[in-house]
Formats: sequence, C-alpha cells, structure tokens
Amino acid sequence: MEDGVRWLDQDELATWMALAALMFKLPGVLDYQLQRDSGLTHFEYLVLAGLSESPGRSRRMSDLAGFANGSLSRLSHVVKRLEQRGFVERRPADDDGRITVATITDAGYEVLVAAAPGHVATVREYVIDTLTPDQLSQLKVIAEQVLAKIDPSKPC
Amino acid sequence: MEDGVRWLDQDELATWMALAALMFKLPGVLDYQLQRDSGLTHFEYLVLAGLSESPGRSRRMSDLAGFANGSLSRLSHVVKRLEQRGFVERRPADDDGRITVATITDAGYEVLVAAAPGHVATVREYVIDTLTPDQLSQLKVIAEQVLAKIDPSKPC
DNA sequence: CCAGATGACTTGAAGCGTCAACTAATGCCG
DNA sequence: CGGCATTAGTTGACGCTTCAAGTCATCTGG
Repeated sequence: MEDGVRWLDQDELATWMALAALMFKLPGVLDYQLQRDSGLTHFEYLVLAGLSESPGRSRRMSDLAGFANGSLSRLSHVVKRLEQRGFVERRPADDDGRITVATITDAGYEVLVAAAPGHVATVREYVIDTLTPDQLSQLKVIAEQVLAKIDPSKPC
Repeated sequence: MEDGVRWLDQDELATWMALAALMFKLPGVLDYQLQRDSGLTHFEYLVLAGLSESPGRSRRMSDLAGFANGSLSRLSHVVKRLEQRGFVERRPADDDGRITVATITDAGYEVLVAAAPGHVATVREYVIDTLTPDQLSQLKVIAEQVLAKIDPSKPC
C-alpha cells in the first residue's frame, strides 16, 4: 500500500465514518416513522409534498423526480402505486404529449396533511433540535458544498 | 394547519432539504464508483473493510453488522453472497455455537486492497477535499450529535 | 437437570429500486 | 414535408433489503 494514494488521516476517517453512519441510519429513522404512522415512505412523502406545494397541485414527472432526488424510473413506479392507492392522478400535458403531469388528489392531500406533523416532529427531534443555530448554518453550507460537487447544476 | 406543530422556518427547511438531498445522493455516488471499478457495493466494501482490520481478519456477525450500519439479516444475506464469491468464510465460534464468525479470505483481501484507493479517492473528491479543515471538524461534531440521538449507544 | 426463555443468527417471501430496453411525441434539418 | 435524432416517460426483469418466521445453542429458575 505504499503507492501514491492519499489515505485519510485519523480525523478525516472519523468524520467520514460518522457521516457515512448518518447516511445509512437517518433514512431508516425517517422511513420507519412515516411508514408506521402514515403508511408512506419518505420518498412517497416527498412526492406528495412536492405536488402539494406546486401550482395547481401538479407537476411534471421529471421535475418531481428532481425535487424528490430520485430517478425518473423510480418516480414512475412510485407514482403508479400512489395512483393505484388513489393519492395522485396522471395525464399527458396538453401542449406536449411526451410530458406527464401528476396531480395530487384530495385523498392524497389528506394523507399528506395527516403525515406532516409527525414527520416534521421527527426531523426536529433527530436533526434540527439536536443542533445549535450555528451548527445548522454550518450544516447548510457543508451540505450544499458537497451537493454542488455531486450535481453541478440544481441550486435548490 | 393552525395546530400546535412547530413547523420548520425557511432556514431550517433549507438546511433539512440540503441534508436530505445529501442523504439520497451520496450513497448513489459511492455505490456507483465501487460497483463500476470493483464490483462491490458500499455495504460489501464496509463488510470486507471491517473484517480486514479486525484481529485474525475475523469478526462475529452482529459486530460486523453494527460496524457496517446494517441489520443482522441484511448482513447475513450479503455475507452469504460474499462467501459464494469466495471473499469470506463463515464458521461457528468454538466457545459459543450460536455465534458465527466471518473471516475474509485472501481473495477477498485482494479485492478490498484493489478497491480501496478508488473508494478513498471518491470520498476525498466529494466530501473531504470539498470542505475546509474547519468544516470537517464541524461536520464531525454535527454528525456525531445526530447519531447519538438516533442510537444512544455506540460511541464509534 | 430439564423446560422454557433468551440470544445469535438464517431463511423465504414480498416489495422496492435500478438498469436496460422500449414506446411515443416532438424537434430539427435538408 | 419527411425522416432521424432527441426528449419524456413507462415497463419488466433482476437483485437487494426488509420483515416475519424459523432454527439451533445457551442460559436460568425451579
């Protein structure tokens, strides 16, 4: 192992392991709470949330995929299931037949509204309220810098 | 929505969205690189790494699961596949027949050693070298605080 | 000393995500 | 205009994770 690789020193490694552990565990915590209390995955929640806050409670698929940080394929599968459950509807856009517009139904909106408080409470409990305001702004900058490296577009 | 819920203010929400996006995308980046260059998932890499740095290149399953941040069930499936590929071996512990001890083989070690430089380079590229030393220590504290909230045990 | 409880995994089925292939609509360029 | 490339989304198969159930081994109280 004596080649030109810049290995991580102890601090870097510790930081990385902590971040990696976070990446693995936080999704589980969020999914668990949402699933248990509302029958939604975090991704499904984001999809419904993304629709609910859009004009006309509608949004085209690729947009929504970007918002929810997932692939178009994944979104397509998820929206199909949400449609079967009666939480969203799909139809092609009037002006461009390639585009599919998803709309959240009243039923979907109700589920979302019912799920939101518990979800926000969980986010607060595990992240927001665990950190000081200073740490929150540090975290924001850090996360955005790393994100910018991963995905040079998308300012958020 | 005028109940007693403490919603997130704009800054809190932006921070959370950035962290959430990070949680979704970083695993993908790591998995992609490892898969492409070494045929390993990040989880498999962690399993092999966890074994390689343990005394006797061996470790009991539950230990390893904790180290790799996964469930025991998940680990069991993964180790079975790694065993079929010839990268690890399993046998019951001498003193307690309930315990399974996994050991990394020479072949597994070679794969790990071959994978490590590329993986470390990726971690550097997207995380470590993107942040200042100050940010790194901030991040370490932040991640550890959140982790402590999620999993009150496990000091790391 | 043995019967039930607990601990440490393993297994199988079900569901979700990814990848590659496919369909359909639109844009572009000669 | 007409054909080919591009864009947007869908689909199916496969692999992986989770969840619940099952298997042994070990402890423990009577």
